[in-house]
Amino acid sequence: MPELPEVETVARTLAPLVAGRVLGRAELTCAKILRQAPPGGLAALEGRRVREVRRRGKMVLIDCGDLALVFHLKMTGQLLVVPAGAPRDKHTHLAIELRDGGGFRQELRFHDVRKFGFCRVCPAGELTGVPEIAALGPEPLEICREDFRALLARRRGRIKSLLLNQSVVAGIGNIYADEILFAARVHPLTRAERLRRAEIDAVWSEMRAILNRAIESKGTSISNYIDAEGRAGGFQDLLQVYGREGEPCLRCGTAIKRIPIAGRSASFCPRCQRPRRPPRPR
DNA sequence: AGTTCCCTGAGG
DNA sequence: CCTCAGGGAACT
Repeated sequence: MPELPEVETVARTLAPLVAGRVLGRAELTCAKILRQAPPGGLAALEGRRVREVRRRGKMVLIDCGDLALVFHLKMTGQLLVVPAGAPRDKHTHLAIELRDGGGFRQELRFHDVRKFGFCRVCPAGELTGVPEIAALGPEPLEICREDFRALLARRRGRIKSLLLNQSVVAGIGNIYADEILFAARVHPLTRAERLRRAEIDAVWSEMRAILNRAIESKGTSISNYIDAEGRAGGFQDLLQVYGREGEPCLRCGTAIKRIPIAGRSASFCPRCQRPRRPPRPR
């Protein structure tokens, strides 16, 4: 599932394939995917040159000067650059022609089995007004340690839910939240206000270490994740707890547990991530 | 803060 | 068959 490292990898692989190229005809084959379009519809994209591709949270932003494309891949979305003649399957919902003057035609395609993902085409100046972007918290790889301490100090609730909450910190999903808390040895249900400073610092530094390591590995390919060139990532081989329920903890051998939390699941080691013992009553 | 919904392929 | 997974919005 595309989380920060996967979306970062998609943006990085997409950038050299589309930057500088001019967009042509766009074909939309699933209306619900397009949440916003300019007054002229997708035809407004024709003739625009792609300036740059970047990531914010779990979203891919394609800057075309005065227009911007915003994609959210949710769980099964893919952004691919393929030869224009390559067969489209029933999950290809949007295709935009890429012109380059040469004879080799390509398309930027959005593909999404579950159709949870979306695209917005909006005036570049209104990017910060896009609701899904406006609500985002800071980037986990940009926030400094002191700001992260302050961020958690202002929040109540379970640490795992806070890491998953995009308005707290942007880009972390279930896989990396579990991996971060395991590395930091913090129980997922621990309330933020009860975390010791050393634990908050551990969450901050493991968050950076794991996200950076996952980006180096080009993301985690579970389900159908692939980058813009169609390549899978390698971080699934380095996962310590996610998806390992019942298997031995790689640190202590205890069976990994899985519990429901906030409509999701949390995998953790019950020994390495002991819940905080309540204060002793006197 | 928890529940429901969207959607579909995979796995039981 | 049936159930489940899961990001995030919308609801309660």
